Amino acid sequence: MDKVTIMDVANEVGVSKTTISRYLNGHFDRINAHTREKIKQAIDEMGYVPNQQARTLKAKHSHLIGLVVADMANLYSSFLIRGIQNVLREHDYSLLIVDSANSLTNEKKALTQLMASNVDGIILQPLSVNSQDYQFLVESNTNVVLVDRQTRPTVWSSVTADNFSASREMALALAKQKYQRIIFISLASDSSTTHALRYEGLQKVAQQKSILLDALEVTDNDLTDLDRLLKATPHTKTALFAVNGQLLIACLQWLQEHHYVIPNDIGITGYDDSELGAVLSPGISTIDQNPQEIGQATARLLFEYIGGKRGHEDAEVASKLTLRHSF
Amino acid sequence: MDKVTIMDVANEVGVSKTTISRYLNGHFDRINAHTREKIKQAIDEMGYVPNQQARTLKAKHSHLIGLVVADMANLYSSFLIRGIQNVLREHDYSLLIVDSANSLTNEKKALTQLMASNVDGIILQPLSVNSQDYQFLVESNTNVVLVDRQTRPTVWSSVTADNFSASREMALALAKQKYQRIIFISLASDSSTTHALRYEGLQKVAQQKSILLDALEVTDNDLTDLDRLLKATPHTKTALFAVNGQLLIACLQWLQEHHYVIPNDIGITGYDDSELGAVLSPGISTIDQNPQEIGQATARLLFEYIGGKRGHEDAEVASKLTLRHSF
DNA sequence: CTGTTAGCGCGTTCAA
DNA sequence: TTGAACGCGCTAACAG
Repeated sequence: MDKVTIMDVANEVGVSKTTISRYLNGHFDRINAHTREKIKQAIDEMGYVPNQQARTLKAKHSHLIGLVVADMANLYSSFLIRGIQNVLREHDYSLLIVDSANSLTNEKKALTQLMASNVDGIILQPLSVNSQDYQFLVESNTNVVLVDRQTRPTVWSSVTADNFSASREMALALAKQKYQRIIFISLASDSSTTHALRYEGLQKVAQQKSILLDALEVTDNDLTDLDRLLKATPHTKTALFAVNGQLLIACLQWLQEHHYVIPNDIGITGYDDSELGAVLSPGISTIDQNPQEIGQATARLLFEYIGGKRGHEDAEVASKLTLRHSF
Repeated sequence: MDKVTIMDVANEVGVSKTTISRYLNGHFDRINAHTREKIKQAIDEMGYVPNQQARTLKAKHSHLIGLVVADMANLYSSFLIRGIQNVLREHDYSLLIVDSANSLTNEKKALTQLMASNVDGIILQPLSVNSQDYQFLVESNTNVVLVDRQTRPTVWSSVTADNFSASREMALALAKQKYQRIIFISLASDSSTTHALRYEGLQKVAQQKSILLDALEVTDNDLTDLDRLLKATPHTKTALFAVNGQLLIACLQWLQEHHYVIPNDIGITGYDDSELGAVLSPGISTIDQNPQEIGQATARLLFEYIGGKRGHEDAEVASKLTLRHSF
């Protein structure tokens, strides 16, 4: 059952393959309406589908977009992908996905691989903050849009959540409840701009309202240090702020094990990827980044780049704050 | 900054492109050790990466695997992808992913698209139980392995969770706790073999132990019918069994809103994708499918197919039951 | 409106 | 051990 080629169709209809090619690429003004109809029929009957790689070889686009996510085992990635696909579908593009799994080696390999596949553009959730680590990508002249995180100094457009302002909003809500102290909990391994911005959002409010702001850097979700931190200032109304969904869960578990009652003994809030906040009792006040919309915005931006050569742009997608009863 | 081609490397080294090609494909026995070294250096210096599509055009493999997932917005998909990528990495393959988003139209389009991209194999989480719906795929002679679900009648190998036995195990645990009634909660829209097998797992135990087994089919996570069902038999020790993570969450929320206390008033268990069971209080007893391992097993099976032409096989990956305190 | 011709980058006979 | 020449399936001048 050999694949049917453009030549087969041409023979069937009795024209040259050029005509078929014109049909495929929508140059209808250069084809007789009658032959056009015959071509359409032949294609349907024979089940002909043009060979993508042969097309790419000639034309300068592959109809392929590459995506490199930092950590696939994550609902954020899922929704991001779904968002991207939503707009790729409209443009008839396919998505090549690679999981760098938080390894720089993997990431570099992934990027090279994507370039070798002649992708028309790359969406990258970068592992490094340092633009120099992507020098080879810059030189290759590939269309790149960063997502979720940025690199320094600025070289590519990016789409991120409104990390600073969303965190500030949440801090404001905390302030309104007379919290005197916020413990910002993040991963020691993570030096992304994203997490820095979230911290700064809190910081801004903390300064204005004279709230104590501590930062706890954690490895492997190990929260043992939290105990000491909490006991150091026993009579201070304290809230935890988890910088991502994974840590939020870890905190919740830790609090439960240590018999803290939320929100009586301690307040908690943070970023949530899995809509956990709604299920848990008491409802947890959380920030939802809207990854699906981020994905869509990123893909759109990339297409504008590929198409009309649009200038640099750092877009922010609004997060959704849901206030429940965890503080 | 034009891409460097095999010709450029050939000129640099001062040999013909044939020799370079031989080097690329590992035919070292046909190259002088000296020129071989020179080629290696030139490639490194020039940063040459062979053009994938040009390669594919000639050779009969694209080093591309296609994946069609039923619903991307799901942790199951994430882990599945991660598992698949783990083994693709070893084989130097790329992954083309499409989200059929529970739409048969999308799925068909996705499959066609993948075939047009000359993927060497397809991993499909099928939306339809009916093999006839994939007739075009069968005819195309593509290497296909089904994942998570099967189609009838059997045409392709598959890798799924051990739905029947895991559900049976859980039912056994329920029986041990003297539950008199189990309500199986599933989506009305879902007619997959997967869910059927889970039901049958429960059924087996229900018959042996004279437990009442009801099935509640739900639309849009709307559980209003559950109320009536529960009130019909007030003094029967009842447990809910949610067929997937989404429904488990929905049930949990519903119970909370209706002030049921777990496990005193009612027991609950089911399939969980998001490791929710551990965080919620009281810990929920759940079944975890191990999607990452399923992904790995699927990819391996596919490669065995592509390579040595292995026979039909329906593999099952063991799920993990975690008993906590929800019944 | 249509066909002829010449590659895109690479792999592969067939000769040397 | 190496190279010349052809073709994979398709697109894009350039003629007609």
